[in-house]
Amino acid sequence: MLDIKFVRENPEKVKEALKKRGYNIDFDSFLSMEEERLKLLREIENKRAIRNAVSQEIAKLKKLKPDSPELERLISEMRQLGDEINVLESKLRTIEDKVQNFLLYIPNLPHNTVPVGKDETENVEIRRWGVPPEFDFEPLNHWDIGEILGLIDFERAGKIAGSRFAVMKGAGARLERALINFMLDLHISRGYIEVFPPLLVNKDSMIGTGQLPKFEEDLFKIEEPEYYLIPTAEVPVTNLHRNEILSEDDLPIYYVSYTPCFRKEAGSHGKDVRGLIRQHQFNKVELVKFVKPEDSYEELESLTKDAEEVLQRLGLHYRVIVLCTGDLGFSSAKTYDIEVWLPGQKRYREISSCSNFEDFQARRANIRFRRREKKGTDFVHTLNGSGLAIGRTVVAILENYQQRDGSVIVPEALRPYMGIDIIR
RNA sequence: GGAGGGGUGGCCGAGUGGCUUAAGGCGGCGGUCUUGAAAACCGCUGUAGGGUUACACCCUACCGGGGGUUCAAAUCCCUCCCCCUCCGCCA
Repeated sequence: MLDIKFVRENPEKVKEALKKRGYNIDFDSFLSMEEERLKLLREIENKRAIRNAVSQEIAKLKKLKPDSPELERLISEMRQLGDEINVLESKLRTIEDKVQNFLLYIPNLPHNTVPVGKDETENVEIRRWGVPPEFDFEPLNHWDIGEILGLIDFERAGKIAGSRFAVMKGAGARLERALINFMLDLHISRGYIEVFPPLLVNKDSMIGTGQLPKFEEDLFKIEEPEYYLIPTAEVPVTNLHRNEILSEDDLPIYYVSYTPCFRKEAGSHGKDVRGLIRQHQFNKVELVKFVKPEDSYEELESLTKDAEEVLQRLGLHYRVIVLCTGDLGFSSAKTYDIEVWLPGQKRYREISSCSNFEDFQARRANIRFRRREKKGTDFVHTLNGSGLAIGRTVVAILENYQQRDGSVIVPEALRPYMGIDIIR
């Protein structure tokens, strides 16, 4: 959420920044609502001040002259004032809801280092690591490899659940588990604290990180009692500190969290229908940071490096791109995507997305900290990034390490976790 | 699922309708004392919004969340959430 005061005082700046994201938002009605809100607020506060003062007088009078007509008069006057206040208060509530709702639908402002562009075609490549593997045969798709080696069963997954689900079996299931443990161990050794959170969360948590109210159709929801399945560990882990005031000494906080993730993939019918790329349920190891505002861009760089290290240790070629303003996620101020090379598809595919949300989520979730020598509180900056998506890492390993005879070599870093050198 | 108890400031803990602008303690900050420290003593000690746009000052709100009664609510009523104890069930 944007700072209401900032929007109120700089509507043109906000409008310009959002235009870069492709949002054309009318601030006129917001500004007049906001003006009305402040007017009502002042009016109510003045009346309340009068009521408070007179109530004190009533108390005194009741003690000294309980029978005076003055007492009756004041009480009836205050009764009337109270009615007036009630009317104004309900007006205020209505307009506050409108203002609040308006702000909840406004995305974050892009950082000034983010390239301006209309969509994903204008994202900018930052760097590459490694080289694509060369094959003296035509490399297969991961779903073919997975089927041939008996690692993935899409057909039976369709029977027991539906499309966009997979059953992992044998070495496939083991590969999934090995990757989770490998990534967790790596990030823990870099100072991240492991968290295993609830996979169902309440509405306030979804609002806190920005999934709600705007993106309800992407989420699996449970009624009675009302819960949402997490689309990423970002949600429960960022909300760990919702409505908290941290101490400056607590920061920075680094968490790493393995969780299953659940997404409806509502808008992507017909996209990636085969294979593991786009599933309703997938595993992910997520990195989440809470930092001081002045450190957050440095922290974004190191977060991205931490995610990249996973690919480096696995020996997988990748590139890093910075998302342009038009492709930026709703809550993010700046995002790097890490794209791994997939020989089966002969293209790079997103395997990690690392974002700095600045104080956007912290405002929504009310996560603040107290500085040593300053009064009051500041909002923390929150960041997160995949480190990495497990399913897509499985895809990358199968496609990059496949052999002519159909077997798949296990990357060296993973062998202690797999217990075998080769999957055949 | 049944019965009972409870959620108060960074922490502990008083407070059942009006000198509570939330007692007292701990912690923290500043000061006196001291060669220095400790102890003792004194003072200060929240968040947010608004008016000023200066955290000087004034006002308002906040005692788990929301709503209500009343001139007046931490205190009474309704509702929801969470925690604890016992019983039942259960991985």
